[in-house]
Amino acid sequence: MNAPQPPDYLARLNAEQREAVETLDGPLLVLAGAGTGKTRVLTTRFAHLLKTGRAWPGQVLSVTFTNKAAREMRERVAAIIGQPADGLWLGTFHALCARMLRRHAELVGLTSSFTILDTDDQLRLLKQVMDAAGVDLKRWPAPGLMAVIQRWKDRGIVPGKVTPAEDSDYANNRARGLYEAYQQRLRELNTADFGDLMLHMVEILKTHPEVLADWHRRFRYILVDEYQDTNLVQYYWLRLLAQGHRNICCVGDDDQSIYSWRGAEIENILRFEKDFEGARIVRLESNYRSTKPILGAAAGLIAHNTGRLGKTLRAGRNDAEGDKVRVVSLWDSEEEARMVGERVEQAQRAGQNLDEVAILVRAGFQTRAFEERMITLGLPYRVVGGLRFYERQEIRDALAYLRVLAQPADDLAFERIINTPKRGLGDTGMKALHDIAREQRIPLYQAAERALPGLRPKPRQALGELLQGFGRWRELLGRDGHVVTAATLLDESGYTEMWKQDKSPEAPGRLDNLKEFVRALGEFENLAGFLDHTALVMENEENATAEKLSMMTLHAAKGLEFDMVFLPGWEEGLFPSQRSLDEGGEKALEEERRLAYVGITRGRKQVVISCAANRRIYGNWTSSIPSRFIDELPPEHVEVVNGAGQARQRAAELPGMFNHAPMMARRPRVSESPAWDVKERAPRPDAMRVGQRVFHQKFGNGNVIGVDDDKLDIEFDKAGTKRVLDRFVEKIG
DNA sequence: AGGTTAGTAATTTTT
DNA sequence: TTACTAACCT
Repeated sequence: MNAPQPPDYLARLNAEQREAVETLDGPLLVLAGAGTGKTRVLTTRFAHLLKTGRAWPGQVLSVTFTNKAAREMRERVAAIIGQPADGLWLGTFHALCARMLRRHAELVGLTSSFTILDTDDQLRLLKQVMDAAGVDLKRWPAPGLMAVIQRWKDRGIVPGKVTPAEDSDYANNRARGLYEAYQQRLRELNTADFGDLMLHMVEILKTHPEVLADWHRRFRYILVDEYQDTNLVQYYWLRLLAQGHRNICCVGDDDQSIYSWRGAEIENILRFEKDFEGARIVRLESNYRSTKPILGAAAGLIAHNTGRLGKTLRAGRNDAEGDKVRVVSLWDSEEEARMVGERVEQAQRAGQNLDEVAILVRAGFQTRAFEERMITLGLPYRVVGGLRFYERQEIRDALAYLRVLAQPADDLAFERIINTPKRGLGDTGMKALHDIAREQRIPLYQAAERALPGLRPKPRQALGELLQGFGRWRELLGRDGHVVTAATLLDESGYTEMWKQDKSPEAPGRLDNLKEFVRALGEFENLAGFLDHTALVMENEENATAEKLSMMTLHAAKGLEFDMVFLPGWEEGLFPSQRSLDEGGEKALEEERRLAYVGITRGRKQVVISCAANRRIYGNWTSSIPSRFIDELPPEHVEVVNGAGQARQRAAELPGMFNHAPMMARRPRVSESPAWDVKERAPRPDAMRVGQRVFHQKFGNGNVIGVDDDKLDIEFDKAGTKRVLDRFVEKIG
């Protein structure tokens, strides 16, 4: 029966990975430490299910958290099974739920063509609901209630299940009522927000046994990635679906759970054995990514957490010896930025590829200081996780136009574009439309049609043209297709003209984005397909060509790896974040520590942790002490370096040097930072005059059109007009 | 209606 | 420091 030789794809696995792949039946939890080949196990397991004849591709449900993970898995599965991976139930929780919900929408009061709301629309809708209920939006800001509602949805709580105690003291115990009204409005608009996709499906599976049985028949095996990040409603969904065959395999790492503030329940993974009776646990502990000192430092740090499932990373490579993790203490944040820049340059001179270098920070604003430094040094960088393509204003506007085209009753979209570009419709005009819509119970679009004769001349004219336009464009859509229609619509509505008239430096870029938007439309069969895609896959498609170093938050870095990793800002208050600690106490501290663990384990060869004694926060200088996490690093894997580059003996000595650091250093001693005080690359040019031709590292060539002390207004050839400091530009020509 | 100015708040964000 | 919002003026 058993083949004497294991198939090729199994032979490449180590013993623990193989166990995780070959344990096919019954519940299985794979505890996969950082860099232990998690994705490989998941995809190989998928392939193994098919090759052993246990399931057809369509009978395996594979769930991930991100579109990126889903895409990668799809590609790798396709490569292994040697055919395009079409017709798979492989995707994010939300995408899979949306797909399922289209089949059962009527069971929760929607139609199968429901639309999916993004965060922006959610908030606007909630604001309207609150406004209608007479809530004082200044006293009770809508984002606060949005968060409360989302947490309820994360826990699978429908309005009727909110207990009085849980009604929170938000807006005098009106949260529950507002939640109910919000859900009602969503149904009226035939839309679902992200949370609803999960919530509705769980409700359906819970209350309709025949539907559940149907899905049981379909899915024989379930694979789940990043299980430590699941929230309660996702857990309920998985548990319901797994009741059928009990073949559920969850892969995750409790030490990398860093999204509790988004509703993720680390308890889900800790409880796995209890939840799924007879579950087996396989630990992947051989790390193929990092050197021994890096693994040792990470292990020593995470050992300070309690309530772990427990797991020890071993170096899985033969060449795992390497440099110790370096801890560098500096006088201030500017010196810290210089130190990082200097070390990056050093590494680059030694042949290091910049794509393999990353600066990982606790909070997004921290990248700024490093960006400025990199510009000065002329080191190319990219900031990962900025605003994504579909989150840009002009793209969201264009999208709103198309949504109105596809579904005129989409009030939120219509409201977004009705006065963009300006059509002379202000608050009073909008209020009139809303009144009509509410009284006659019709969508805003129809309300606008009816209100037209009664409007003042200017809006009457402009709005009339818009409504007529939609009539034309709808015809065009049937005749010439969605791409041509979109281009025509954006032109005739005056939307592109609006940006052409705009003199701000961003305008040309926005026009480019709009062109890209129309081009992206062409990749879809029809408009509906495109709209669904954009709602669920809000991604930024960066054409990563040139070699650049990366900057991003620690959260964004999860799942990535780099040769060289910088972890700046390890100071009490900043990391661990004071705000987290205030909100979540000891649990939050442990999550911050996991975040630190994630950071360290991103590094393959070199990790440089740093802290500054003085830092400018919101404009004024504040002094701080090194993070407790620095003390928690095991000394044998760490080399402590002070700003001057002299190695110290032990990490424990480090805090001492800050004990008497002067408070509130208004002007830190920039000139007294010997080792890292590298020469300025772009010395202050003398006598910059209007008309001077200059070069800027980031924005390219341009002409000076204004001078204000050391600040220059420059009209760049490509990047528009910007105000920059003179030391960032060089005279040319 | 729309632009300007003053005041205030300020993590992390896979969908 | 910056970025966003709310009141205020034209």
